[in-house]
Amino acid sequence: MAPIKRGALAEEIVSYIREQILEGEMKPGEKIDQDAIGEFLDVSRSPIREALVVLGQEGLVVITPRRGAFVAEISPDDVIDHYELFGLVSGRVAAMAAESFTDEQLAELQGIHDRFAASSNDDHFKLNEEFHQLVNSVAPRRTRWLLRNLQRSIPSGFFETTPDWDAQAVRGHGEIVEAILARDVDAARRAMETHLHDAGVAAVEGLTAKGFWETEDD
Amino acid sequence: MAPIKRGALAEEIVSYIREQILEGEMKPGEKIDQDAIGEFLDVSRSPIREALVVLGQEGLVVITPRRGAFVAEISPDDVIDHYELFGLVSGRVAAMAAESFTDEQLAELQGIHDRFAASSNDDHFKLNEEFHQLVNSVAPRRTRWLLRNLQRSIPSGFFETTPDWDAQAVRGHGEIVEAILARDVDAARRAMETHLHDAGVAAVEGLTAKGFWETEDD
DNA sequence: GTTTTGGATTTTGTATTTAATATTTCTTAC
DNA sequence: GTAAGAAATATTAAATACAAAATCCAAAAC
Repeated sequence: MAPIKRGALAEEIVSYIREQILEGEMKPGEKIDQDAIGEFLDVSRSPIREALVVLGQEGLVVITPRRGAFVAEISPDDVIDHYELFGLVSGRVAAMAAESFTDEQLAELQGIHDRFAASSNDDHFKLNEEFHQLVNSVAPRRTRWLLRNLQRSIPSGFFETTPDWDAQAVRGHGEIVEAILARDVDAARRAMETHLHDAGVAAVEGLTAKGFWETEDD
Repeated sequence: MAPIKRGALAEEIVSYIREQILEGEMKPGEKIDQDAIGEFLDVSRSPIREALVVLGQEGLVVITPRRGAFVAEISPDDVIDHYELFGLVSGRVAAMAAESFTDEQLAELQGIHDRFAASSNDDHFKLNEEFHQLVNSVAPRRTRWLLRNLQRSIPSGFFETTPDWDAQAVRGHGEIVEAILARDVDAARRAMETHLHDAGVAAVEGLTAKGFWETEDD
């Protein structure tokens, strides 16, 4: 691993292990060998331990005292459930946005969405982030914190793996924008909930395509 | 600190620091001195560090690389917001319970509530936990996990500090029980949301009574 | 008198070491 | 041949050691 700025090593390792898990390199139930990671990344076990604690809190890793850390057993139902929760909170925030967005924010939302709808694949991810970022900006602090946490412990970037997720996302965002512009609080919530429900289904598909659920049998 | 079973030291320290924060011993914004805690508890910095990472993920502590760990700046609005989120998720689960509880579960819920309503102060906490535990048992895995997390990073046990929280809680639970027994999905959700909203207000009162918001000025 | 700068001190982040527990393997008894 | 138990091995959790960065404090410049 390239020499990382001192003081953020643990975070770097978190990203590494998280990616390994979400990309299916480490299978659910598999034991996470601290020494192996340390040798591979050329770091000591101290930051690795801290990284595993973070991932444990995120729910991607299960730590059993004196036994070690294991990749969490995640089922399709867990992913669906997770997105459902994500949608529940996001829906609440979308409702807030429909109520409290200023005219400037409405215009900006429309602008982002227009670019999103017209964008090439490469910008999709960025514009998608901008879209949700703007909506979530009206949420109170703790809610924003929870949304960040819910987003982190999840596979993202399905624009590549799920074929027509692009079109579906554009449609979903469109309905959300429409509802917020109309200041229809309930419709905004429902549209956001639906959008994230769909995203959950897409996530399961994406993970399936990557062979995420296939168990290690050796 | 009494000698703790090896392998759970970090968790023990998490509890200790969390209590220190929620009891107002450590003030928001205050720096958390790792060496001081280590000396006081007679442990090395390794498990303390892991504890701080956990608390950082919970949002009770803010870790700044190379600067150290600080008690998070929590405002009354944050606590209200937190309980609102807690209520949002719990409400969803209450709705599930209203839909899917078996007759046995309904009877058990009624039983717990009856004992709760009649109980002395000492049992209130335990019966309150049993109540929510039973309702939450119908939630899918990830939702239960989130509820546990939301509950942990929050001050609990306001039965002592907020004078008539007892009565209010009994009333709140009563409405929830009624709605679930009637299998009224929407009423169950609303009742649970209201209950946790009230709990949030009580929490702020309790924290105020403890002088939680008073800043350290030395 | 205030601000800036440079070194001393403290404290963090990571590495290394030590001690304890879990796991595996091998032996022995049935 | 299988099962139980004991020794060997491996791996974790915690303690200690060390290096780098941040903070503190004092002296000097403005």
